[in-house]
Amino acid sequence: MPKKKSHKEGLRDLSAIFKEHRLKITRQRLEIFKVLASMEDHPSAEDVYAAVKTKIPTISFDTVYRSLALFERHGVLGRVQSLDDRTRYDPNTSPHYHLVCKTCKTIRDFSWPDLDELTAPDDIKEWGAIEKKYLEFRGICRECLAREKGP
Amino acid sequence: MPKKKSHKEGLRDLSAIFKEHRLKITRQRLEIFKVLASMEDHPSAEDVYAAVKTKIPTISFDTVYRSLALFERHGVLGRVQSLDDRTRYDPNTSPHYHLVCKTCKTIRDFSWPDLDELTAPDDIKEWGAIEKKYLEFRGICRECLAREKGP
DNA sequence: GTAAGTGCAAATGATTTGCACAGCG
DNA sequence: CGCTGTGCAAATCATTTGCACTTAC
Repeated sequence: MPKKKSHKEGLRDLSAIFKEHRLKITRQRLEIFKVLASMEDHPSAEDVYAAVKTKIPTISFDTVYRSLALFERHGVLGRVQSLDDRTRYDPNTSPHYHLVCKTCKTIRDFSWPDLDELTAPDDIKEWGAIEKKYLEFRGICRECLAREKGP
Repeated sequence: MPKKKSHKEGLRDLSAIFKEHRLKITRQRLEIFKVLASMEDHPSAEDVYAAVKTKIPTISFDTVYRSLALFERHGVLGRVQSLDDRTRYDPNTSPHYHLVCKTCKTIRDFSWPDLDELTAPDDIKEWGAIEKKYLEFRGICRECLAREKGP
């Protein structure tokens, strides 16, 4: 059985993570985080809402938004800007890059050690203090390419 | 030989560019494009609107939006997603990367030949067809750093 | 002349916020 | 118990759209 990504481990110690960041533990927050971590792709707030609603039917959309914003503020989640203008959330907090399909809007992670090691140009240093590097490739994924060729 | 279009050059032959793409030449479009090309930073639709309004006081916001979208569709302009959720436009169509200040939200261009030449990991090829590479560094620019230290 | 561009105002759609009640610590 | 989190509905804010008039070609 192929093992899931490492952020699944975080799932086990979910309340530990919450405590560490001094976040109140609520059923909604736990479910939202669980759903996020279990989704392979990078879900939008709407996707998360839909998934959590099956567990907590009374949950509201804005609790989802508030929780996601909270998680992001505490560095428990990342945020990805997608092509369709909905924000996507990323439970994978280790450094990685993205492959974005402009047809189906899916976002896949990939790693690129050569880029990790590449030293940035000198003139960047005088710009200011760099904190994070974002890279994405945009194109069309295999599935969408196939779909375009044969109807 | 295919001519390289720096945006300054484009500015000179503005109506030529429009004709080439079979876009009707209107006063609004000309002004919008001129304003874009003259702005050092990457302006938002609002910035463009404000600047063009000094030249054509009767121009409407949606003409600006429509023109920017048109230009983008024809590859005359690029689009940058900014940290404050307003779209920024980029008259520089040659390949380059961005430095984004998370405090003042400015976006500066830079080039990185080593990255241009770096070959992407093999497993990306099986994902699909890559069309474009986006990279940005986020951090705090020199000016904002100084402002934070001593007010 | 005619199809496309413009200005206006009203619509959209993702995200946010004020408020009263509910639940965590 | 106090204070934060939640749910609801209404508010925001950038961007888009329908329509009647104007303009480029």
